[in-house]
Amino acid sequence: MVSERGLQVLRAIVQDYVDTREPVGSKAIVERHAFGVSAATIRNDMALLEDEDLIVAPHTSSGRVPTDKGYRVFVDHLAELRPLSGAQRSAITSFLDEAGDLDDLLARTVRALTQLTGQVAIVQYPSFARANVSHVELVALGGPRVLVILVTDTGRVSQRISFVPVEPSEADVTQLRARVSGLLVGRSVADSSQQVAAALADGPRPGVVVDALADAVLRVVGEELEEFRQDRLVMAGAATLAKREQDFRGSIYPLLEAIEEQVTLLRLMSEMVADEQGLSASIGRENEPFGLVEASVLASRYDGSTGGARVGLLGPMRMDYSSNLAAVRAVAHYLTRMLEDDDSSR
Amino acid sequence: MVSERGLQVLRAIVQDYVDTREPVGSKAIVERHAFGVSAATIRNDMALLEDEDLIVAPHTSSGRVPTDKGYRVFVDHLAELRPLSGAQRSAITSFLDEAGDLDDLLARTVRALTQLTGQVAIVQYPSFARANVSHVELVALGGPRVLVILVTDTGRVSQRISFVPVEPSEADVTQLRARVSGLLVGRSVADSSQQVAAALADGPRPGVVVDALADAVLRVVGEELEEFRQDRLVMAGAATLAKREQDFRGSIYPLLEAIEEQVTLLRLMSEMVADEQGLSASIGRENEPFGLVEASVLASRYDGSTGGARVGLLGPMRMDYSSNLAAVRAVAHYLTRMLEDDDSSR
DNA sequence: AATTGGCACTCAAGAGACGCGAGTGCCAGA
DNA sequence: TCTGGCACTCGCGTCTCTTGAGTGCCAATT
Repeated sequence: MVSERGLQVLRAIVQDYVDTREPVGSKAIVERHAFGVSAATIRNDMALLEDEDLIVAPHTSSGRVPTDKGYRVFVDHLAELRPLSGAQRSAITSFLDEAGDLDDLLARTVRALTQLTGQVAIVQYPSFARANVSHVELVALGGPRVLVILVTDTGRVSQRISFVPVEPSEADVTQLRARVSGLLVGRSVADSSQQVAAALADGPRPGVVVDALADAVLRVVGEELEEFRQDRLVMAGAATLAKREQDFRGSIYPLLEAIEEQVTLLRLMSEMVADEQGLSASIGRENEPFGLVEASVLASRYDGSTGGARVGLLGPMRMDYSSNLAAVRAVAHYLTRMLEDDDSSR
Repeated sequence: MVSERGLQVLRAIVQDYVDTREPVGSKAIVERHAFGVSAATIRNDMALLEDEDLIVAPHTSSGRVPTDKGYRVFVDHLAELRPLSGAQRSAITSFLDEAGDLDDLLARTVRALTQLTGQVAIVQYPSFARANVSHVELVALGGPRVLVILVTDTGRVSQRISFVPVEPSEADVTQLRARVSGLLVGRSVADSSQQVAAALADGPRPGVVVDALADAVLRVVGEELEEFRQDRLVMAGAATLAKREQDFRGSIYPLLEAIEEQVTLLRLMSEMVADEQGLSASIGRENEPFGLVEASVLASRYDGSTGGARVGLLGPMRMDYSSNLAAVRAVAHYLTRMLEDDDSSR
C-alpha cells in the first residue's frame, strides 16, 4: 500500500513534529527534507498514510500529526538510534564508576538516564528469583524484639524486626540462627520461601516456648523473602513532567499517580515484549489498560551475573525515540557491564 | 488601624476565596455572611485592609484576594481549627493501629494525611540525635565484603557493606565486633560519630592487616552514622498537585522538584517556628528562599519517647487552613500516641 | 463619627465579525 | 507517475462592542 517514499515521508513527519510540536504540512516537508519531488506528490503520499491510519489531521486543513500506529511503525522500522556523543558516554561511565553498593549504583543509573533524556527514568531492581540466600543473621535487640537480616549473593540486604512472644536467651538465638541458616543458605529465594512455608506448616507445639519463638521469627523471614521476590523500582525525574504538560492532553495526573503507585509501571514493564536487542517500547494507546494513553514507555533489559531486570523511560508519546532509545540502550549496556564486571563486590 | 469588623471581613474573604477560587467582592460578602451592614461599609473596611497589604485586587475593578500577609493574619488570629469528624478520627486510628514497624507506621501516617487533606503529606523521620546505638553487628559475607549493621534504641536499623582490603578471618570479625561495640553501644548517635572520628584519626599502622581491616570498617560505620543523623522524609500525594495546577501560577515544577530533592523541604521544615501548640505554617513568599513562593507548608511536631520530628503538608497558598491545620494536628497527635504508647515495640 | 444610598467610572471577559494564511483535495496535463 | 494550478476549508489572531461586576467617592442620614 504505502510506498517506500511514503515511509520516508512518515519518518519526516515524526521527526519534524517531535521537533516543532506543530502539525507538519506538505510544504514544510519539501523544504526541510531533500525529497526530489513536489509538494503535491508528498500530499498524495500523505493521503495514503492517512488511509493507513499512520497520520491524522487535527483539523480539516492543517498539517498532519503521527498516530500511535505511526509512531509504532517509526520505532519498529524507521528509527535509527542516534548514538550518544563521546562526552555523554564518558559522563555515564565516570558517574557509574563511582558507585558504591547496589542501591547506589541503581540510584546513579536512574539519575544519569533522566539527565540524559530529560524524561522520567525508571530502573527495576534485579530480579531475585535466581538469587541465592547467602547469609541469615539474627540479633536479639533486648525485650521481645529480634532483628532478622537476610543477604543474597546479589548483594541485596534487607532487615526486619520480629516481635517474639518471649524474650529469647542468647542460646535460643544461636540455636535458631543455625536452624534458619541451615534451612535457607545456599538456596534460591524461591526455594527458601517454600522451605519456610513447609517449616511453618506444622505449627508450634503448644506450650513449647522455643517453638513459639521459631514460629514468630520464621513468619518474619517468610514476609521478608516475599518482599525480595516482589520487584521494586527506582525512579527519578518526575518533575520534568511539569515542563511537558502540554504534551499530555490536559493532565499529568495519571502519570504522577503511576509513578507514586509503582505497581502499574511494574506490570506495564513486565508485559512489554522486547526485540532481539532487548529493547522494547509501548506507545500511546497501547498503554490503555494502565491508564497512560498519552504516554510512551521505552525499556531495555539489563543483566547481571545473578539476574537482570529492566531499565526504562516514561515520557510523552511525542518524544524523540531515536535519542531516547539509544540512551536507554547505552545505559542498560553500562549497567550490565558494571554488574558483570565486578559482581563479587555487590 | 483595622477594626474588629475589618478582621471579620478578612476572614470572610479568605474563606470565600478558598471556597470559590474567585476574587470576592463587597456584595458577595454581605450576601454570604451576616454582617449587619451595607456593602458600602464593607467596601470601606476593604480599603483599609488593602492599605494594610492584607488583601489585593487583581484588576482595578474586581473583588479582592488575600495576600500572603492576609493568610498569615488569618492563620495566626482568625482561623479556628475545624475539628475532624468522628468517622475521620476512627479511620485514622484504625489505620494506624494496624501498623507494624516504624517504617510502616510512618508510611501509613503519610497516606492517612494525604487522604484526609488531598494535599501532599510529609513525615520526617524521628530525629536520631537523641537516639542511642543499641547494637552493632558485623557479618563476613565472604570475599572482601563485610556487612555492617547498626541498630538504635528507637528501632531504626541500617546496613551497609564495607569492602575491606583482605578477607577477614572469623576471629578478626569477632574481635572487631567487640571493639566497635565497645566504642558505640550505649552512646548517642552524635557521640558515636565523634568516637569513630577519633578512632580513625590515628590511621592504621602501616602493614598491620588487622588495622587496615578495622579502618575500612570504621569508615563505613562513620558513613552510616552520618546518614543516621541526616534526616529523612516520607511523602505521599504528589499526584494531587496535578489537580491543583491552576493554583500555582503556571507551573508545579518547583513543587515537584522540591519533593524529589527532599533537602529543600527538610531545610524549610526545620526552620519553621512553632506556636505553643507545636503547630507552624509557612505561607507563600515566606518560602521565597526555597523557591516555593506559591505554596504553603503546614507542620506540627510529634514526639516519641526517644525523639520526635515533624509531620506536615505541602499545598497551594490558597488552601483550607482551618481543616488542614486541624488534620495535621490530629495526625501528629495520634502519631505521638503510637510512638509513646508501646514504644518498646518499635 | 460611622453608615448608607447613589453614581460615575473601570476593566476583564465574552460574543461577534473579519481577514489572513497555511494547508488540503482534486484535476488536467506533462 | 508526477506536477502545477486552483478552489476551498478552517483555525487563529485582531478588532470592536457590549455587558456586568465591582470599585471609589461623596453627600446625606443616623
